[in-house]
Amino acid sequence: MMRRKPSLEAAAAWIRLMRVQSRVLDTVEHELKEAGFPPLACYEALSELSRAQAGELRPVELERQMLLPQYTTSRLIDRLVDEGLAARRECKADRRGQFVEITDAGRALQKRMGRAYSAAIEKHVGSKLSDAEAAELCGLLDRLGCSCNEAQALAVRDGASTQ
Amino acid sequence: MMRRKPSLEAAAAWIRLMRVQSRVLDTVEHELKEAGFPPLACYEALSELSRAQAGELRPVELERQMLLPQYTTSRLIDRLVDEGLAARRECKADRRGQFVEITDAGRALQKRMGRAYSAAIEKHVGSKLSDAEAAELCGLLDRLGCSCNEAQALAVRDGASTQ
DNA sequence: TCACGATTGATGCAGTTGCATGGAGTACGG
DNA sequence: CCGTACTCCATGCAACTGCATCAATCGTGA
Repeated sequence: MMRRKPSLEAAAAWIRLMRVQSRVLDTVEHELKEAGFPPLACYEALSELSRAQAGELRPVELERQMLLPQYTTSRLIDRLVDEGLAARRECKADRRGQFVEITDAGRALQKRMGRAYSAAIEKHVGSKLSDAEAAELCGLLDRLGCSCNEAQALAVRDGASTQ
Repeated sequence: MMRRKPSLEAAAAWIRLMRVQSRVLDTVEHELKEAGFPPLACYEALSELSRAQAGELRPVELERQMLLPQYTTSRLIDRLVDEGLAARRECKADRRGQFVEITDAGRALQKRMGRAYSAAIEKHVGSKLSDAEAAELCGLLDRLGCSCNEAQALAVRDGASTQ
């Protein structure tokens, strides 16, 4: 008979994972919002685009990079376009598809957000853990997820990489 | 001048925290949903209620226990009531307020969900970490949150405590 | 070349969330 | 007793999410 009852340690880890993540995420999102920035998803998308060749990606690729459902990606792109941060371009090779290209305004915003985002992460994560502890946390979290290896170095690096 | 750039370790920890949490949560929620259960928030609320004196709480208390905004709690209660899992009762001592009382159906569901929930946690967390690792993860996460100490032992225990 | 299955992307709909506000009741100083 | 400030809870509205489905196009095997 299968073991149904998680150890107390596992239950405690679960609850903390849920609570701490949402608390930290809410805090960071709220801070960026206060500063007049759009949601994080927007930033992540802009980062993917600016990292890409020629600053453009197929929606499908964006979708895979960000691990988002198709409709979420589609609507995220809508918003980027509405706000002039990206533009849809036709894809001649495959008429079903399209390209999404980051605009100058998009690049500018991505950079500015990157700085604010980095600062927020440092404030709410970096400053609370030593590098060794952070690395250890990574290791433990990786054991839970079939995790994030697949996904690139991520967003934050861009904002941070400006020395 | 303040340090804006998080260490690579901190950035990596951040991204994993976000990704792993949402992945694990989605998985568990989806599993419970497949099994025909309502969302987790429902379960947590039922657990709070069944733990409380006489199986009833003021919405405000529920709100504080669950760390939810007031309007979320209000609507969560609506749903519980709609589904016959709880009932609103008047509060004679304070006419502004009310009591929310869990019903028999609510208690029954709470128990059944508890078992499924525990199994899911064991499957997606417990089985992937040793007790020592889980404890270590708790410790690290606690350093990030002004964390979950305040909130009771939590939900899961109930489902699990039935041997 | 055609038919069929798969891929790409959009969208209608219902349910949920955040935000701001409102209405009812309480507490308390004067 | 009254006025003011506060607490408790609900709700309108706009934005967002998940789900299912659709239209268009592609690619492949016969």
